[in-house]
Amino acid sequence: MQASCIINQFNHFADLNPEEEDLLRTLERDPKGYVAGETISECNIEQTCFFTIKSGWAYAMRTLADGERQVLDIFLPGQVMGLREIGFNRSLSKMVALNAVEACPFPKRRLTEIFDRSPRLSDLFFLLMAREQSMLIERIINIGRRPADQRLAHFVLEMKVRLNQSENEFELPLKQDIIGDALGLSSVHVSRTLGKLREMNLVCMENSHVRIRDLDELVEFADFNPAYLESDINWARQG
Amino acid sequence: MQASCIINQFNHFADLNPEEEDLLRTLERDPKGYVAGETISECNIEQTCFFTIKSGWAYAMRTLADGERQVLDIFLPGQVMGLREIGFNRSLSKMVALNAVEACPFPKRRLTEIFDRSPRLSDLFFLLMAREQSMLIERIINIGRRPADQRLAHFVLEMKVRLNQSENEFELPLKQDIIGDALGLSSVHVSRTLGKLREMNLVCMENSHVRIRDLDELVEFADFNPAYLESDINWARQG
DNA sequence: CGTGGGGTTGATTCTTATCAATTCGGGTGG
DNA sequence: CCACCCGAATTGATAAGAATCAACCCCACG
Repeated sequence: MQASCIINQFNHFADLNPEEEDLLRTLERDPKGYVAGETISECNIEQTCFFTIKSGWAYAMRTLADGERQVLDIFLPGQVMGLREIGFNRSLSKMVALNAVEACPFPKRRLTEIFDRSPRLSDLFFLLMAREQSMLIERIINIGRRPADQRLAHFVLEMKVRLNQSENEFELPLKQDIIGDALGLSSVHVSRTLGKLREMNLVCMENSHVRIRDLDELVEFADFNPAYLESDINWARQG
Repeated sequence: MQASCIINQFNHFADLNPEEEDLLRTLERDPKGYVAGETISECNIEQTCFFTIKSGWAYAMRTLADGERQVLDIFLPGQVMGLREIGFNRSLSKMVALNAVEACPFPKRRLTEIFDRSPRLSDLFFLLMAREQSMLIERIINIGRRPADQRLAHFVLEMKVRLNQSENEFELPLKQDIIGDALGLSSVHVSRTLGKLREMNLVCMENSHVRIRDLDELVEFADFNPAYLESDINWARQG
């Protein structure tokens, strides 16, 4: 983990110049360690920081009045957590480490400083916001209109793309209850449905390991179109 | 509709100076009229414009492979439609007029021009993006974890706040099938559930007219907390 | 008067949740 | 090395919620 994680991540969307890289690096000082399950940031507090993830996975969640839980985001290394809370007094979600996490808090103000100094990074952050929105849109479609099996298939494929995985096998360190809470299903039903997908010879998920048996079939089955993950800064300044 | 709609809308989140107002006004030239049900922008095309809504309501939607529909957003006057598609080659959703709409297309590039000229408006657009994300998050929670009756109650309350309605009665020009497609329900079930809410003496919705019978009860029942709609630019530059 | 779109209602089926019991596997401590 | 324990996953039985299908009403509009 020598290289800056955030720069790696941002380089997917734009070619950064050294100055931009320096600005981004300022967001990644000050790493803090969290153990699996540890709360990184509480819900409904006056949070003045965002967090960059240097290593490990995390998620954002909300607990409802009746105790139900909804997982809102799953964050991977290089992502910035909390951006969407920029205009709010109190935090709207809780951030939790999924495994051992190194995260770097930085004050919200540092982001607007970057806006002032580099219009191109402004674009880029705007772009990231847009991409996150598109992922949320896709989740709404998934939860709102697809049955459990397609939902899970779609989720697996999204993860594959987000992890930049060309292989059909990869690690996915998510318990079934987290997956369920992300997709609006009970953990029991996740288990059953994964069993079904296994029998259909589409995906095999066991102890945090995913093996996609037939990618084309799975994509077809899930009605998955990766376009919503393929943003690019070049589209931002034309038209 | 003398006053600029977009400026009215933006003034909820920040106090604009005359120069900023001028910049925003450039987004609202060039109005085009659409009749109810007319498509404003297709899905999966190379769209180089965003749209500002001057009057009327519109929605964004996606159609799935099996013909199912999901309504993604409902846009009110003064909102900018399409922001989230900034980084994408092809449009990810379809925009449709709900009633008679005046919308002003403007090239994507004009937005980045604004970013270059006014860091404060950059902040503001970033803030709007964040607010939209928060609304999506809330919809995910709603769809993923709440039963139909709470879901509808929550939706009505969100609309009340977005419309800036202090009264407990207002117009809501949405057919039940649109509401259903927005909330992941069938139109039949929407009808039935609205009936139930009527019997419970919480809300009465008839031909596009909403009457909230008991606001406190309804808020309690829906587990509704309006915090996610209350963004403010002042929180953006501190911390 | 018809006609059609939107809304309501009932009957039935399907999907998913819930509750409960069982298994599996990895760690811990004796 | 084994017994135990715990969290996670699986499996079965049942119940609840929502979809679907079909009929019907209402009413605005030609």
